[in-house]
Amino acid sequence: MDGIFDQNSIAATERGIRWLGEAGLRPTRQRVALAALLVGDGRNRHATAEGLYAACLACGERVSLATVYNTLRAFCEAGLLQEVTVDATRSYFDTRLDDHPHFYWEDTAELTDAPSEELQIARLPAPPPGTEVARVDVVIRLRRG
Amino acid sequence: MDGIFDQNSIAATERGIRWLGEAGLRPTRQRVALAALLVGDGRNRHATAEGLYAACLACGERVSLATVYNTLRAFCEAGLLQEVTVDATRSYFDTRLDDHPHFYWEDTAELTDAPSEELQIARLPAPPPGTEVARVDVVIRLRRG
DNA sequence: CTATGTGCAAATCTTTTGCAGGCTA
DNA sequence: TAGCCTGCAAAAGATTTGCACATAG
Repeated sequence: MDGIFDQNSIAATERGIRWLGEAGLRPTRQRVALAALLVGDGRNRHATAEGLYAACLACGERVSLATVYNTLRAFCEAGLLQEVTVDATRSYFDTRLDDHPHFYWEDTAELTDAPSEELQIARLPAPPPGTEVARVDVVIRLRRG
Repeated sequence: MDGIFDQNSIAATERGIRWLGEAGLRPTRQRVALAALLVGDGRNRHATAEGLYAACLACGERVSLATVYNTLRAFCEAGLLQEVTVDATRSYFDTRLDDHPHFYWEDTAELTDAPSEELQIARLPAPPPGTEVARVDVVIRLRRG
């Protein structure tokens, strides 16, 4: 399970459609359903393909797992999502697009945002000549104390 | 390719055997071969299973890919290696055990150490109640400029 | 000798792809 | 209508597992 997904309300659906529109993606039934689950309540989400697929079925929407994968990939390419890699066995897709730190809960394999104002990097290794920094991933791995 | 692996010299082999001994692992032929490739020259290595397997065959050692996987996993459990996750399609195993930053070269899918003295984290988000920080992964993703 | 490793092939799991049919603009 | 989407099943990779045989201590 990936957290509590919002019910597929009218408001959530509209928000999803608007979100797709911003990226110039056609609002097909499946895309709208997935978009509503991802951004319907305006909160950030860290979804896995499998989890989103389950949530979609639970809402009574008919989608194939392959389409969920293809759609998530399409959303990434359109700049609507960001892929975060923390676990070799699973990809996470983040609705928040800026460079920010994550908490990774090792026991539940859950990924959540860490408060970015609490992260201050005073100095960062300089990128080697001929390269530039594309992104800095900071993952704080948590263990139950 | 995962970098230049040291020739399977006597010195490298001995270093490998010592390394296994430290962790109380039996020095079987395959393990010694892999250990020599990993720590034979004393430098840090970021190996993938596939790459290590290829290097092993190139040295004329007979090993199966499954054994490489199982052995890398065993080395991790014994505390000889650390798994680093930066790419969802591949696992990297690092011979350096302390918490340090990495450069990830997006174009070649290569992983290298970033100079840890150049990373200064002034402030880190506090772990939520009931949890403690297991590790902080910092991955600087590089793009060819 | 006995517990641990190893090899191989087959199984598993996540993700991608090919292609025929469906639906949006 | 034309082209982009979707569904399904099959393919593709990476990694793990089961089991018989080999080997270190």
